[in-house]
Amino acid sequence: MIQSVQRAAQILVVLGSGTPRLGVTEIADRLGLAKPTVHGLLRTLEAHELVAQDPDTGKYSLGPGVLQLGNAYLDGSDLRARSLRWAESLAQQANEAVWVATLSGSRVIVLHHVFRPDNTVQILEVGAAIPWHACALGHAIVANLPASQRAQALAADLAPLTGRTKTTRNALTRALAQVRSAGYAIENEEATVGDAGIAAPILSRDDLVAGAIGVVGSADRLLAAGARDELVRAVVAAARAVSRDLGAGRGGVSLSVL
Amino acid sequence: MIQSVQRAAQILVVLGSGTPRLGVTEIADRLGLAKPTVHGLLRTLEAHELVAQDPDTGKYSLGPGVLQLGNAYLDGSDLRARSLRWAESLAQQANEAVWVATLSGSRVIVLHHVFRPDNTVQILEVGAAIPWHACALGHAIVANLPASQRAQALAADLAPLTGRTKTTRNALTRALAQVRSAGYAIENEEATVGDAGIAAPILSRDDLVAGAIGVVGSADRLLAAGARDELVRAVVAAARAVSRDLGAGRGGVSLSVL
DNA sequence: AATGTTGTTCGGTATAGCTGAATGTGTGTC
DNA sequence: GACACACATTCAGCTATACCGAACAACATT
Repeated sequence: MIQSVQRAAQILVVLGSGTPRLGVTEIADRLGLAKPTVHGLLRTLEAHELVAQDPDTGKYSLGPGVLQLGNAYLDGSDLRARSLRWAESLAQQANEAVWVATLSGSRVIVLHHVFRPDNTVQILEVGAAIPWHACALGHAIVANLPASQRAQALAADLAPLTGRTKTTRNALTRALAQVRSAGYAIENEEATVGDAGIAAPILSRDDLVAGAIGVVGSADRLLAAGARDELVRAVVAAARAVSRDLGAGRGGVSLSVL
Repeated sequence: MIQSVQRAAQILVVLGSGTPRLGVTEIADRLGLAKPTVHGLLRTLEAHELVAQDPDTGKYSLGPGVLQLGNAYLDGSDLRARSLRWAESLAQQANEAVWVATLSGSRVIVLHHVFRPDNTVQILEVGAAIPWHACALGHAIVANLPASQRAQALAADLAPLTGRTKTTRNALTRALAQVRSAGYAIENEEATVGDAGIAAPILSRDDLVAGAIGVVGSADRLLAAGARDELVRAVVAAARAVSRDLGAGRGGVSLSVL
């Protein structure tokens, strides 16, 4: 583990979490480093446009370079590329917003977002990070992880986002077993009050989970007696289609899910 | 300049340019470094999810962390936050796609993108990087840069994207002078065949140029005799509005542009 | 005007990371 | 099926590198 790179990455994370503009001293304090050390790292990151310094205040923030890299990541993502087509048709079919996501550490990050096909103004959530334990996408992914990685995910902090967020390891383990046997996950106001989600896992070659696809929207609509089962069917079908595109299903233990 | 961080940043750039998946050897060759050096850097970046290794092939690609950072950058961007509202109304008024961009090195990167308000399927271009010399947004920004930075921009490589891209320093210098005096920039099929752009600079406090806003779309529509002048007026008005929101116009040399 | 901040520069020192050679693993070829 | 190649990875020694404490300069506040 290369120390200076490690520290540079920590700086980027700190600048990306919450407060958008920080001074050298504050960053140094948060990371427990000497001021000149942080300064040198910042200057190097600045040269690559990964951070930018406000000429007036002297404070630092993330730079445009990280956005470019984020875009390049999306361009190179197989999962995203293969899901574009199916996400679009799922959104039409379900008449709901569709998200495609993958796991990063203990958070689920949104790779693709199709707006609900009404004409309301919606915020694009691509790049957003959501604690895995609070959303259907996260449950769908973690439930299908190899046991060791699943344990690791359960070891993360399980802070509640709403009053209904599952936060105990027991409740989550039970929910995951349920997700694994059913082949899909349902979340009801565990991430955002009023919103629910239905998601199913996407498998890649070797039948490892690569991510998940699902619908997100008003709990009233998604979980209504008539709509729920049909949405589940559509989501599972979309997940299977993307998995097939990625080359999954050629032998392996999880075939029954497909 | 901290060497290892510098090299780590170069690795990220290489992984973000073109080929999405590269092996250790190939990266080492491109950067002129020893294989184990690159390996160590990659392992460190991997620990922070900035790169990811394909478990099958062993090759490396950018990781989900960079997407999270890109999203955090957008969340913290004043320019973007202030332009959301005005971009939306400009798109309605012009009935064209609207882009807001800022300069990063010799490229313009798209911070916000409002789709053209017809119901066609469009690709979101947020995070896309375009050589500044090939688009109206770039001309609008560079024309209003301090002379030293403008010279630096003109020193970059000016590769043509279409047959109409301006590539000589003379032609560009002339175009920029024109943009500076007119207060807006027009580009006709210089970036993409069939597409044109109209853009105006956004100024921040101290009347430094912070970015640009403009419309992009079919050259036939944008440059039609009847439409052109009205679009220019709308774009310039939107740029002024955002500039005002950012606090520009309190004294300074560029007031006439406003 | 004085004092507390801030971001920045400098130079010595110890450590951290670079390099070359060697290992292990999988792939393509004869 | 055995070979050779290419690849990612590991190791150990040396050197260069990046860290830190202290001092500086600019600024805002009192």
